[in-house]
Amino acid sequence: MMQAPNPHAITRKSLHHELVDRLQTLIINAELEPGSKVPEKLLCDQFGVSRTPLREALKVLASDGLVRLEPNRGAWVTRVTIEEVEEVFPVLGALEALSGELACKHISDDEIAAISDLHEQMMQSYKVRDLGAYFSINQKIHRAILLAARNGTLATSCQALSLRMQRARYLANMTQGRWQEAVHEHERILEFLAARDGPNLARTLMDHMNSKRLSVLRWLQSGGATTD
Amino acid sequence: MMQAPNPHAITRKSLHHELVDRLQTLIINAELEPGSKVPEKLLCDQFGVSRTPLREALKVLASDGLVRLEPNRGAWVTRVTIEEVEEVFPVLGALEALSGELACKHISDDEIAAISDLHEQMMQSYKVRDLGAYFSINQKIHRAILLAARNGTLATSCQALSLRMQRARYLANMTQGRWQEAVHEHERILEFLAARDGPNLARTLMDHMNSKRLSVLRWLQSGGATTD
DNA sequence: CAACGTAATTTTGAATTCATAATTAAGTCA
DNA sequence: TGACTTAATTATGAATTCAAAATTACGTTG
Repeated sequence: MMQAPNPHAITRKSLHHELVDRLQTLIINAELEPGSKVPEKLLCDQFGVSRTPLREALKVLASDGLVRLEPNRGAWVTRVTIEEVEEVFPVLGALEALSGELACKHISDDEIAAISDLHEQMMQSYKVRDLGAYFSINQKIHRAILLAARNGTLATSCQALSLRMQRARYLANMTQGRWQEAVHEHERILEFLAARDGPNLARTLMDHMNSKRLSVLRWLQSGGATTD
Repeated sequence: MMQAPNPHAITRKSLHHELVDRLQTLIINAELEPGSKVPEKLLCDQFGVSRTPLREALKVLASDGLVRLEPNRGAWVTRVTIEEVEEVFPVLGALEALSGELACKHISDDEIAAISDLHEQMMQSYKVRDLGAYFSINQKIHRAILLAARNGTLATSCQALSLRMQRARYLANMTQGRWQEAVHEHERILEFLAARDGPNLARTLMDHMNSKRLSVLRWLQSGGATTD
């Protein structure tokens, strides 16, 4: 037994940890559909593992809010609901604000230069309307600021909540107007970061998060969540 | 097999969920000593469960930072370190500040009355120097404000981080001076909450958390963590 | 045919088993 | 004796097994 012929089979390091990562990816990419049942057996086959480590991973994902465990009925992929968006974005706003404050205190010139560079790349992506690239660089910038804050707990908390908001491909819905607005907000973010102006960076990041909340809400309310 | 004669044996609901709760309690009460190895076998016997659900619970606790999993070497109870305190309290401060802001927006008169009542009880505990009762009511007040914020995500995040800071019995170290200061801070908290003054409540809660950080740090630096 | 009840099947939760890694104990030799 | 090997023991990670719950399939009756 064992030794699955499946090319996706996992071999290295702690199985359950690896599975948490993989399942997270499947969920945020909506390869596991929101609202659907987690196909335990299928995933075991695909990953070439037994149920034990997979179920361990599901318990962790449940505590992160990515799946919901129903007693004797298995695990279900959670949906991004309006209520959840209304809850998570304010929290993310407060955390990103703190992240901005701390980053201004600790960031090095090199890090500012690196973020500045990312910013330029992002602007290029905006000019050629490459939403995928834009979004990817955008995440890198936020991640870099979080890193500059020198607070691992803050980073972990932020990322966990961000993940929950990434489950949907709502970015496809971003209007030209909203995109332009987001770009403008990012200009200010870079400006305040370069000036190491903590309070203003904090406020801008919080506002930025609030804009995002509204954007996601619009998408949700216009039926964007109809994936099943 | 099964049917453990142990009176503490668990029978109801999802085993792993129950175990997460029980282990959390053991850890924050330091019945599982910080820095020590989690005695898997012993716990299985005590709870009358097999290793599978216990290990599932350990995975969840690890993702919450209460234990650390070392590959092929088992689970270890994490310690409260200076670095962790410096990281967690600022995050908690930001979250409690938000909690205060939101509570002022949503809290009902009845809830304010209930918190006011708790406050009076707490003052009584202070007068008679009953630190245990004081601490317990203190937690209830913070919990009540968190509840009034009407944001489950915020509440969950706060509680998870608070748990990590509760692992040690640092309250025993609270000086008379610090205690008086804390009481004074709580007077202001109640005042601003009753006035539904969000910004001031937010700032006061953040300051309160910062005071707590300093207090815990003093305890840690004076060797308070020497439990093994 | 539809609603109900019952048997077969599948899925789930948790205990058990098993291979392997880590630790401890025992033995060897300078 | 004490450092180093190697064997025995124990603990860990993960697969497997098993009982109970849930779901599905089937048949019965009105």
